[in-house]
Amino acid sequence: MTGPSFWSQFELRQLRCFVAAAEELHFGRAAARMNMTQPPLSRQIQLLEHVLGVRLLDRTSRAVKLTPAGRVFLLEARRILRLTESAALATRRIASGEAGTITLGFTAASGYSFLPRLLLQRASHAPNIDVALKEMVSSEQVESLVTGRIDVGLLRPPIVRSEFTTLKVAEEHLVAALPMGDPRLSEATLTLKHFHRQPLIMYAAEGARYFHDMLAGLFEAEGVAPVTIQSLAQIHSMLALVRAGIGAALVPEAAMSLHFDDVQFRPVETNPPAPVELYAAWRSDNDNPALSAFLDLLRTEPDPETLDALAAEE
Amino acid sequence: MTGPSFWSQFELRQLRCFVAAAEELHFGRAAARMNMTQPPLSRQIQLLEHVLGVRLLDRTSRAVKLTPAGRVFLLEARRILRLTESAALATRRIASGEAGTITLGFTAASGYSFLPRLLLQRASHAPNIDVALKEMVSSEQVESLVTGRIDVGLLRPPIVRSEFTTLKVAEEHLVAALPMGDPRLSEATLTLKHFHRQPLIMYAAEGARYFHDMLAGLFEAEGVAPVTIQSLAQIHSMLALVRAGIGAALVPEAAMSLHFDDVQFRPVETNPPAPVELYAAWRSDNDNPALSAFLDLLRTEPDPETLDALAAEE
DNA sequence: TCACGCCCATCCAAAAACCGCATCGGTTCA
DNA sequence: TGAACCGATGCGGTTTTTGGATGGGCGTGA
Repeated sequence: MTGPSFWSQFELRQLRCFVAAAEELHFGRAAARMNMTQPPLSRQIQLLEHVLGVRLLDRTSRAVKLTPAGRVFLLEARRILRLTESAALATRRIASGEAGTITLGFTAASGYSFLPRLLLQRASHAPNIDVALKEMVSSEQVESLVTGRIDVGLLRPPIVRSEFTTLKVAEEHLVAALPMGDPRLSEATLTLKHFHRQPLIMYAAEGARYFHDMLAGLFEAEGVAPVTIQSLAQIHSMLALVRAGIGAALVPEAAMSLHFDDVQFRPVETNPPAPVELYAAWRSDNDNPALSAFLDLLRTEPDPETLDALAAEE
Repeated sequence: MTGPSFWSQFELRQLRCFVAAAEELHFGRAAARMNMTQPPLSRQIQLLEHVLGVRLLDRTSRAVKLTPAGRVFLLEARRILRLTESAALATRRIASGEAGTITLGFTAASGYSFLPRLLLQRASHAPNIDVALKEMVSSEQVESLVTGRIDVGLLRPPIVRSEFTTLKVAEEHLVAALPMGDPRLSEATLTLKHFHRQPLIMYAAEGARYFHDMLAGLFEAEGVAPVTIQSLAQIHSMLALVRAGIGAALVPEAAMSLHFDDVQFRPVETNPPAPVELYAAWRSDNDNPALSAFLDLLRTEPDPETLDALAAEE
């Protein structure tokens, strides 16, 4: 005895019945198309009409016709049903990882060479994965990974958090950036000794800790003592100072793509070789379904075509 | 023993439950908002997830969170629900006659004066009624009314079909259209006698039967015999011939708004007075819900503002 | 004119789905 | 460690839906 329980809203099943009936203009055939018999289809349409308070189909025992209101509701119903299908599809694609968004943190330096290559690979191998980019230094990335503000970080070691999984994605050598006219430009290859008591643009301990510690360690090990003129965190700022003739700098190869006028580069040999490393890191429990597709991208060796495309942009 | 009966499609009820849960992030509160208890809400969401094959909410006993797929499905679900409401609203508006489309047939002559006034009235009194216009002569309108190609016709009598309802909507007097230099222009008012043995541009019997028969009757009654130079169905073509000095024409007042250069008008008195009549006609069984609102428009005396607006356009 | 066929509406019993209650299992917090 | 909280699950009762049978209106053809 709860009363007639009037819903103020219709159900999709009723829309499907109505669309079938409106298209067939015949309840029997419409019911067959819906895999049911005619009486329940009649009821569903009556229910729909009752909820709307509007007669949608004019039916005599001889013919079924759409009312004017039924004509516009047919258009709306079709649109709603189409939307439900595309919604289900889109959601399944997100869940399967075919499509989605990865929020990616990256250091300025990785943006010079590794990131463009990665994005080109994505365009050809996983076009439905959107990548939202956020530039930040390595320490910020670690924090953002913990809070979930980014899914993956491209950062410098060491990465100590146990809840992260990491992958080395690039390795490059140090090169010396020298101002035009620097006598060391006559050498094809330099060693650390060439920097003893020479002016050097150094990395700031905060904001570029990895490079700072690495260089400090290398100089210490070889007993070389450069003259630090200035400490900076941003590689492009360092190169600007080099161009001004203030001193030399040691930068990763990728920085060569910055094309500063009047700045020349020379390889630097260290003993043992000390490549600069770039890691990808992500929370092991990250549930973003697009993650695995994105990680596949990271693990893939660059295509020849991708490299060609990059070279063409130079 | 029909098996577990898997639908391949979800229902709106499930969407509403999901949206509530996704917004509250709490099944108990979401259930309260849906006016039910928590267990059935849980089931609806499980059902939805099962149909989609996608987990939408990550729920521990302590917290409920949207998965990435759930985030996009929430947007889609909200859009679908919004669409269902607007669809219901629009359909109800159509059915109530507040909104809708009336297909209107009209004769060329009625387009000169009555139709603009009608459309202005519509703009201020029934802005949600669209009027689709189709120009056609009276006989075509009768046929189109029968086949349903138009809802209402604006046409000339006589209208004999018994399945039509009619309404006289305008009445105007005949005026004489005379070329510049015509001696009759010296008179302020003309009578039919002024056309005896004078060149006259006449209406064609087919395409303008009403005017043709009416004028023929008037001349006959008064024993006046004009010289018919040419018969036409279109009033603007007749005026073009008048301007060319070929002869005079008798046209409804409304034609004065055509502004032909070198064509002057004079009132014409007949005995008894013979006003030109314009009728609206529609099928008595027309089920277009917008019809009654449109007929109200026809029955309404023109507003002062409407007439002002028309005058301003002159 | 009348009998037949077509077709949607209605009735009814059976089946399915849904709901609410009670309860379970896992987590958090004091 | 115990209490509180929260979502999942089992279960019986109720509502809703379904399909077959039937009714009744309306063309159609003999």
